Amino acid sequence: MPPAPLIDDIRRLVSSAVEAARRDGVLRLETMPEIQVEHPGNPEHGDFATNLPLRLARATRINPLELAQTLAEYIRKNEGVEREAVGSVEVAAPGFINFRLKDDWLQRQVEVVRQAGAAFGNLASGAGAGPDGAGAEGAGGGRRVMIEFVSVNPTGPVHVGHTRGAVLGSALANVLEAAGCQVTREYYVNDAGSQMEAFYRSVMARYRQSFGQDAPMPPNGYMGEYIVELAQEIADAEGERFLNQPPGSDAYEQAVREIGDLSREKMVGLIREDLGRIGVEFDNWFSERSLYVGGEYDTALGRLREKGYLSQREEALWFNSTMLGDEKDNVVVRSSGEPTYFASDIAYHYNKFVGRGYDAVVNIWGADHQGHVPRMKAAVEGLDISPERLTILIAQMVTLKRGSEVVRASKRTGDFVTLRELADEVGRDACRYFFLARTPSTQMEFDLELAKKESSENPVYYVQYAHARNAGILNLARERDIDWSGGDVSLLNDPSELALVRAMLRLPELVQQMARTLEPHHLAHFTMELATAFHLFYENCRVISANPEDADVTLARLKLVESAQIVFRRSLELMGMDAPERM
RNA sequence: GCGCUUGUAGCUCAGAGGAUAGAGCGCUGCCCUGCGGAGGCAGAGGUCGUGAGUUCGAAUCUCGCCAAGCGCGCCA
Repeated sequence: MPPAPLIDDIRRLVSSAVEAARRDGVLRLETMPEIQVEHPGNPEHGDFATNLPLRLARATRINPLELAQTLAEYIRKNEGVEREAVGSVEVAAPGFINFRLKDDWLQRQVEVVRQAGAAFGNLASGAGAGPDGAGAEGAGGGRRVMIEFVSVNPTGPVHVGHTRGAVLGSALANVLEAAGCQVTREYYVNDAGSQMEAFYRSVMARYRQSFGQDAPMPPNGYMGEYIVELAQEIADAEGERFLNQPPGSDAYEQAVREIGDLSREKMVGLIREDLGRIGVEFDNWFSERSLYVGGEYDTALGRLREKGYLSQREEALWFNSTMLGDEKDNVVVRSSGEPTYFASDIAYHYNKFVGRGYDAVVNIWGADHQGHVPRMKAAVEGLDISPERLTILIAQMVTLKRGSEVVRASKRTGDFVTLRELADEVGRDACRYFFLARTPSTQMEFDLELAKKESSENPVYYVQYAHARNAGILNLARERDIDWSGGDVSLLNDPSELALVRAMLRLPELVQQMARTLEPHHLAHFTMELATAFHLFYENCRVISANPEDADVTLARLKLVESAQIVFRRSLELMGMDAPERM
């Protein structure tokens, strides 16, 4: 069983001290306060600290310093398992309680990490894992969470802006799995609607043009060069069989359908392939059209109608989202009788929660969809599903630059930088790291020149180099037939050795935090800190020593290096990055 | 105009109401007789957009103002 986050033990220590103080009548409290435990920035303040006495001072009218003394005394008396990691418990003005970990306990964690192996960082399922507010408690097997992301219309390739959401979603899925959730990664294929219609007709026009016909592009046509290539491929494979139907005839419309199906399949295939280049994969590709075939569209809208959320106005059918707090109502069925994209989305979310029974759903949308969050939440609520169970993350815009020139991303003109180009230029790992190192809620600037120029000085290489160094040491030890399995970890007394262990032990806590807040970007910063701790250890502590007197220390340090490698691999894996043995 | 997001070092960005605000890049100066120098150490560089408020305590919470991006279709 991999170790649980240490910070939970510290919280338990504090809360049982509060309980004991209440039992003894020292502390008079109606309710148990929220206990905040943090990592002090200043190492002099120990490994963990709580400000609880300060927070309680007002309610209890006890001087916070005195309260801290009292609680610290209870904590010192605690003899439970959660106390075993903690050495000193000290009080600091104006009312903090500081905890310091025992050296020998830290040393023993090297063995704990080695035993946990690839499972290090995983959390027990059902232990409050997963997004906040997602309602259902995981019954034994962990909560079932769907994360739906990318979901680019298959009218063109994935570009840089989408890539940000792709990286975010795949890393988040990894994190949620580590936290004990059952995760489904899903891509929603918008294979219905007017955008697809324009796409189909664009391919048809290019197809006819490839045979020299003077076929006009449709009014909202897709002008990108990739459409020409796609049409050419179809022309090569299918020949002239779509060529001779007069426009407007039934046969022509049938040809558009068929050529549309072919080109959509090709496009989805390309999207899948491009995403695969940066390690983004899906468990399920969900078809929008299937919602209409399977009857879920009718069921979902029927449910809204029963509850009085739908009304017919100006020839169209409206969802009265203002009844549920939205700013304006939204059309679900046009006066033409065609359902809107929003109608599909309602049915889709009915399918996610009711049809497939997910406990929690995370959607990752681009900034251009942020205006749709309130109506989606309202729709879910209207379906009698707690809106808490739906989290919509907005990945903000990526503005592209080449040098100082801004590149506008527009599918219509075909003027955009694709995921493929990006991956070819900067590589999978740098691409992932670059996007992961930033919170998705801020707009970011992506300078392609800079990304290329920086690639050898990129933080990603700092982290991967640390791992490669690490692997180099272990490989050398194996070459020399050194067996370190009997190493004595109590010899690891150098401050840089203990600092490395401390850094390693942050991972479980980080996984827990990231799963709750759905913020995987902390991983990037964590790996930097881990790498810094490792490089410092490397600088200060010779691992494989030629001096026979150091033989025992060598074995102990090899154990430390081995456990550090486990943590490097695990965190790089969560980020979807490679952990290279050499560079 | 209204809504969402954002303003932190020269640049790109981290910072679960706490103690002296951090990292990478860039800049200055040091450190290899040995496991990979894609490394380590030290330094310069900040009125955390701005003005109020809440609090024992604010980069963090609330409000105003300024600035930027996005959104506000019977498009998706």
